[in-house]
Amino acid sequence: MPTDRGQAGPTISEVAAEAGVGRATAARTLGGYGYVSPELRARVLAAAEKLGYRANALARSMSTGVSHTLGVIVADIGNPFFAGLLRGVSDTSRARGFDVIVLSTYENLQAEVAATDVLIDKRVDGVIVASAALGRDQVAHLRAAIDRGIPVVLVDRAVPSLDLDSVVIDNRDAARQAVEVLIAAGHRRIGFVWGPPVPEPPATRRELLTAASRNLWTDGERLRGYLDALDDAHIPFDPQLVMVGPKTEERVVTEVGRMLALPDRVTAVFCSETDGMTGSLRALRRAGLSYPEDVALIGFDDSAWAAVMEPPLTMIAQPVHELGAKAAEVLLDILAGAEPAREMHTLRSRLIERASVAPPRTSASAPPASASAPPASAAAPRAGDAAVRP
Amino acid sequence: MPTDRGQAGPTISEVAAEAGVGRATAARTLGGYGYVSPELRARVLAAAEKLGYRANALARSMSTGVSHTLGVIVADIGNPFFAGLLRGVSDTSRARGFDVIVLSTYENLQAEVAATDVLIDKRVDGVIVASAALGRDQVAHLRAAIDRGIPVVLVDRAVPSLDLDSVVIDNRDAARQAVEVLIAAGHRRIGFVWGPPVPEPPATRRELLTAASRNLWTDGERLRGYLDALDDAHIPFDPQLVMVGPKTEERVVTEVGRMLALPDRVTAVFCSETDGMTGSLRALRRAGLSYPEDVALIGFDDSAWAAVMEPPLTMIAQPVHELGAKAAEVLLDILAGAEPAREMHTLRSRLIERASVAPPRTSASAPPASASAPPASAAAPRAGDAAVRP
DNA sequence: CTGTTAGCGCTTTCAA
DNA sequence: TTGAAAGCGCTAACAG
Repeated sequence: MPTDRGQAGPTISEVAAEAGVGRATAARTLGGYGYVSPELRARVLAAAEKLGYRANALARSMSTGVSHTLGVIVADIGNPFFAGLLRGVSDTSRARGFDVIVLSTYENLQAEVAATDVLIDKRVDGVIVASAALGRDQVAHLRAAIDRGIPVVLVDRAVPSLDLDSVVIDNRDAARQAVEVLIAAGHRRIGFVWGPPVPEPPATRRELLTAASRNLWTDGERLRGYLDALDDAHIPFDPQLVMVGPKTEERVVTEVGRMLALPDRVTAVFCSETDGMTGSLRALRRAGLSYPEDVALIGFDDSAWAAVMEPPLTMIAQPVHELGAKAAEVLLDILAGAEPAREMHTLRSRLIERASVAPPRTSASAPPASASAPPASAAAPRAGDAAVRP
Repeated sequence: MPTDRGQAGPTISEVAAEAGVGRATAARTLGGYGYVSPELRARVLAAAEKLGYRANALARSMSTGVSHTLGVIVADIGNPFFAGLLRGVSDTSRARGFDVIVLSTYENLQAEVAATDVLIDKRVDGVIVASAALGRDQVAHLRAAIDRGIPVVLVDRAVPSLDLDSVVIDNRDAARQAVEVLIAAGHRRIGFVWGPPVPEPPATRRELLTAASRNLWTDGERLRGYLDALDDAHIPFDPQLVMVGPKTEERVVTEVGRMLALPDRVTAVFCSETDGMTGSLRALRRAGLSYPEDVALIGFDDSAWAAVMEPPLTMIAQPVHELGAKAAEVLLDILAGAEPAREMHTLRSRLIERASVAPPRTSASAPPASASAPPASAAAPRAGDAAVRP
């Protein structure tokens, strides 16, 4: 019978034996710490090479108490936005010698709590969170990590009550800007494909805001931006024009369809989340309408597809890679001993104006050409080109 | 000075002390093994609860030798195909009590070798691989894992020389089918946006095949499918019509542009990889051409966007979730003691016919209406609908 | 500079 | 049934 330990790989003792040195000496050369004479060092290295030694990271973490591993919890890896974020995290972590464990919760609260536990159990050194369950009363799982001394950094999210570092864009401003473009083009009936899953559609502005306050900060900010733009233009708020979650594409189709069937139908739609745009497009088609003539369109989260649509879509682009990279940076700095700033790090987003916005058909309420003429049509002579404003 | 261990969380000894029992008793109840009397069990549980005990997974793995963790290496998490795969893996792993560590190599060989090492070091129980560097001479890193007794399962990949289980679709057949649809519509100049990064564009069919054989199996299969369809229809192979990697969108634009500028230009393009379609679309626009009238289009890997394009795109859809799920299943079964089948598990893909294929403009070579009339136009009265063939 | 020794937190015989 | 003790592979004092 062969060695009982199977082929689990040689240990440091075996390497030491092979090299004819003490365990500690082998450990020192292989672990890269302490002093070892060149000759012994060489012998150890040779032995390790020969045996195919690989350090057991588990054992190492056990004694040192650190794992050189970051945990990342995202709402949905299948969403390109989070995938991009992740790449940012991954790139800068790797550059600084850290591995990353990714957990996707697929928007499921239970999975989310479980994810935090997994990360705690595996003793990651720090956690980056971009998950879904971060409303007012759903932060216990993060507390658990924090209380154990595991630093947490939020990305694309903020939880004011938690006093953590978070890396975000100015969602409120980005949303306001998008809606302003719509308004400047002459729209007054502007649909809003929003996110949060609230039990029943809020009937008033106040109810909406309340719903927002118990849900994701990000969604709340975007709602406020939408409202800001409306207010500035003295356009009355109409609850019929905002869709609440759950945000499945099918539901978007239904809801936008509803807004399109209203007596005083929407002439523009602003999509607050990634999948909102494909859903809206489907709804348009189903209603036999086209953009930008019948309905103007702006959405969050640019993609390669948005640019090749005909006409190409005006979108808000977040600096996804930078968001992830910055989050990792902040976390790594804390792990390196820096005092947490516990603040919001705000990165710039860009509104990429392409060709999905035009004045409404019934251009009764066209704006005076003075102030803010629709730059999309002015600046984009060729389809596919785009005007960008930060 | 407080406890030096900081807030790393209570250990089993502390729980035992709190409960007034021996360490082993606490370990038995908390670890869920061995016999413990109900009363002591209750005391331990209470103490654990009170102290907020969480087992240290590292320590546990150290003693047991298993981590209940799967490692997954993918070429690029940002690619929706891999993201979908991952979700399949994740779902079935979780259901069977395993965590998963995801490593994305972003198509970088060095990162890939490093990824394998990370997983070995962290002592994962098994590995699922869907990475890029799996050509003929690039399997040493996988060998390393296998030699250590870590089971490996491939997904969307196969390496004949390695004799491993792998979960795939019939790429050759899928590609052939797509090209056949193009041919049936009357096309004979069919461009192929292919993948592998080969130093210089192969000038002959033989060179192409050779290039394929040193690269990813998946790409080789798709090339063969393309060639099969051409051969069956007695269409001569033209090396000018295939684009080799690196597969960046920008490059696709250039290459498809080149094929479009040929004296005898392509009238159809088949894209073998996810990003090929957006690149091709850009090239078309740049050339002032539209689909399906000027150029017919079929691509690999369906998405929400493909369905909302106008006209909607005919695409090959892989069962992404199932691929991932099956891979996890096979691996988990092996870990549970099953004998590895070491075979290819082939899942069905579907060609979703929408509206991006029409007969070529110069319909000189239109096929006899008998055999295979273009089903897309026949079966899809409304844009957005689709005919599916398995 | 090198080797001995004592843990890290858990599981797992083995007696009691 | 329960507790004491050894050990997983590594790091880190501490002598030598």
